[in-house]
Formats: sequence, C-alpha cells, structure tokens
Amino acid sequence: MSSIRETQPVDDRSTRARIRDAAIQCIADHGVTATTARKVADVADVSPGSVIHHFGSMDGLRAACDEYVLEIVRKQKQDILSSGPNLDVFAALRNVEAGPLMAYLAQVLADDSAAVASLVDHFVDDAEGYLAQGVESGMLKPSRDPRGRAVMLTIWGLGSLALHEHAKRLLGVDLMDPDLTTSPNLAAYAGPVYEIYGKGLFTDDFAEHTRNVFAPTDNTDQTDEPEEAT
Amino acid sequence: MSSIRETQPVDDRSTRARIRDAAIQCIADHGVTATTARKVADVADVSPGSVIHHFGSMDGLRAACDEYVLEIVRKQKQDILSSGPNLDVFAALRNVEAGPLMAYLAQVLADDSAAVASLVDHFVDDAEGYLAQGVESGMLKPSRDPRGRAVMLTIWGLGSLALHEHAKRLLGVDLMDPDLTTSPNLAAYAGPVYEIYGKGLFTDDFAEHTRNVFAPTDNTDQTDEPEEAT
DNA sequence: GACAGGGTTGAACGGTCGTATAGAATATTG
DNA sequence: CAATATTCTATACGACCGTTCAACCCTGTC
Repeated sequence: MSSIRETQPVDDRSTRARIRDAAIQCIADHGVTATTARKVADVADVSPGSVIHHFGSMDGLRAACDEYVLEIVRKQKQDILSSGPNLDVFAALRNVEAGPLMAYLAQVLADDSAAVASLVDHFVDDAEGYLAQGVESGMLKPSRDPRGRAVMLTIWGLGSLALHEHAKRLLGVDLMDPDLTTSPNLAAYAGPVYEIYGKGLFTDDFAEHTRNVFAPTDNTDQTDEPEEAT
Repeated sequence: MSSIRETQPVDDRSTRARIRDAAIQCIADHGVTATTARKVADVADVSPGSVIHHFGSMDGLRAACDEYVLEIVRKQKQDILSSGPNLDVFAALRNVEAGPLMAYLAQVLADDSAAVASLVDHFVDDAEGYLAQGVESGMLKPSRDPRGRAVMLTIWGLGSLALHEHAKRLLGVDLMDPDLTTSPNLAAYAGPVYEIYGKGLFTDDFAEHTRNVFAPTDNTDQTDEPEEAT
C-alpha cells in the first residue's frame, strides 16, 4: 500500500464503489428493470462480469444500492438534527450533493424492497419527531394521532415524489430539481400545499360534522352520526 | 350471426377482450415489466402468437389496456355525476365491479404513458369540479388557486394509491381493498386525513406567518418577509 | 364432399438477459 | 526478477423475451 496520495484521486474510489454509483445513476435515470448488468458495466467502465463478481448477482447489487442510500440518509440525518426542526421530508436528501438520490428514491419507492421499507419507516420516524417539535414550539397544531399524521404526511410527500412527472406536467414544478426552493415556479406547488396545511380544506361546519366519524377511540363528546362515510 | 343468446355467455366475449382483460389482471398482479406475452397468453388460455396477432405488439396491448381503463373510468363518471358531489377520487373506481382496475392503476401510475397522463388529468378535472361544488355548497373553503388545490389533492390521493404497500405496512389499511369504506381499520387512514383536511396542520400564528410567502400574485396586504422558505 | 378463408396454434428465430468461468492483466511479495 | 495472489476481462451458456410464420382447425358456401 503506497503511502502517497496520487495527484488525482484516480477516478472515484474502489471499483466496487464505482459500480454501485453507476447502478444508482442508471436506476435513477431509466428505472430498475431497465438497469441491466451490461449497462451498469458500461457506465462504470468495467466489464459485465465484474459487476456480478463484486455483488454476486443483480439482486445483490440492487440491495447494496438500497443499503447505501439508506446509509447516506442516516448519516445526513445527523447534520439535520443540529439545525432545528424541518418539516420538509426531502430537505435531507436535497442537500446531499445534489446526486441522483432523489431520482433513485422516486424510482424504487413503488416496488417492495426491505431496504426501501426501512427507509420509508425512517422518514416517518423523522417526520414524527419534527412534527412533535413543531407542536411543542407552537407552529403546528397537536394531533389526536401523531403517528398516523406523520405517516400520512410522509406518504403524501413521497407519493408526490413518485408521481413527480405528473406534478411537473400539471404544475410546472419539478420536485426533483435540486434547487427547487429557489425556483420561481415553486409557488404553484407550495401555494396549495401551504393553503391546505394552513387553513385546512373543510369549512368549520363540515369539519364539525365529520369530526367524530373517523375518530380513534377517544372519549370526547360524540353525537352518533350513523351514516356519513366516504 | 345467430339471433338467440346462448344459455351461458361462452366465456367472456371476443378473444381480443379476453386477452386484454388477462393483461390488465397480469399487470395489476405482477407489474408491467413482469407481464410477458406468454404469461398473458397463459392467463387468457390462448397461444402466445394470438396475443400479438390481436394487438400488433406488446406496446399495442399495453396501450389498449390503458385506453380501456380510461374508457371505463369515463363511463363510470357519468353515473357518479348524478349522485352529487364526491371528494373521494377512488370512489369511481372502487364501485366498478371491484375489478383489478385499482391495482392496475397503482402499477402504471409511475411510468409515463400518454393514456395514464390523460387519466390523471381526467381525475384532476373531476376533483376540480367536485371541489367547486363543495365550495358552493358550503362544505369546503374556497381556495386562492382552485386548480392547484385540485392537482395537489389528486396527486396526494393517487400517490397514496401508488405507495399503498407502505400505507398497508404503516397503517394496516389496504387502500386497494374494494370494500375499504366498511373496513374497521379505515380510521387509521381516514382519521389523520380528515384531521388535516379539517383543522389544518399549522397553528393560526404560523399560518399567518407563512400565508404570503408562497401566495400567487394576489393584491392582499403583504408585509415583506424576505427569507422564510422551506 | 370439395373448398376457400380467417382465427388460432406452436415451433422457430434473433436478441438480450443474468450468470459462470477460464485466461489476461495487474498488483503483491519473496 | 520470479512467483503468486488478486482483480478484471472476454467469452460462453442457458433462459426467456418479443415477434414471425407455415401449418392447422373450424365454420360457412358451393
């Protein structure tokens, strides 16, 4: 092992890391099923045999990718924790070197992978913490079901990411844009969202009318409203 | 052409329709990339050659499926229109013979297809109409951006459908269940949703604070809040 | 019965996939 | 420098893909 570092850091790091990054890029660009061993090898400038030599199989490569972005998100979370409460689920990913992680996440959110499930659970945990902080600091209203509220807000956020092509077509806003927060079109997305988050959607009369329909078992005064579902 | 109807309607209808239905079922069950001509042929009890004889290619089959569910949704809309306002985007699909249409939609929502885009646009149009009715009837608050609000609510709903596996894992609610509205676990999903839609998420103070940040060009009084994004 | 003629079949073709493996290239060590 | 261990490449193989096509069956007509 040579003790001197070369003038240029060769390319990236180990061949294994280069292959993994190439796979993430490939999945982010063209989806998981279109990501073949040969294409990954081509992007990583290695031979097709090398990619499975390092990861055993394509499933192994996919798992390694999932685990890697999970690790990055976990690491990034530490930095976020010291910067106060943040409601935006994507902020952690957006600041992370503007890599293809958002696009990767959007591509893999739909198919069921244990690592992706763990990642989503992680986001929900974060959201629940942030929401609790928001409630404590007086920014957010308390909820009868804090966990459920965190789940729904996370699913809405991640679902918007998964359907970002529709959002772009309908709103002109690319949720994948690394510098979204400075985009002039952000208002088209944030306006309605903040409006709903701000004043709600139902009128007070209607909200009162539906309040006790889907309430969890909570001993408040409740007049029985027999039929008002959907 | 015989003028009498057989005692049993043979199987379904034409072979073409049987193949199309088999493809929809197959995509709903295993996704679009896992749906091969041979599997569709197997489900439809025909030969692999027959499926492309009827649709030209697998892309043609896929397009025919998209167009078919679009047609069904359009047809279903007519019935809905005569039953008053309805905020639930899925109701139109849920009542439609409990077929695999919801699962099909969940599978194809992410990939970009012209027919799927048209379908989503259709949902947004419906939502906008329903929201306007809701505002008019006093159930819903008016919006500064009715179209944008309809888009976001639709994306949230469809995104939840696309990520229904996560919702099921985290909430115990299967958004795909044809009789969801009678499920005892519905409250885990509807509770937080109705809470947010009812009273909102932000406190009045915080809502006032962020009101004019992402407001569309609207001449209300606005004190300049230079930096408060994210 | 002979005979078209279209819906249907099943075998076959070219292509791409994931993966295995033998050998070349490269690094490591004495 | 020789020997060896390691990494990578190139090729090969079997499986499965979408698609084609000659034969086949089945129905209706002369």
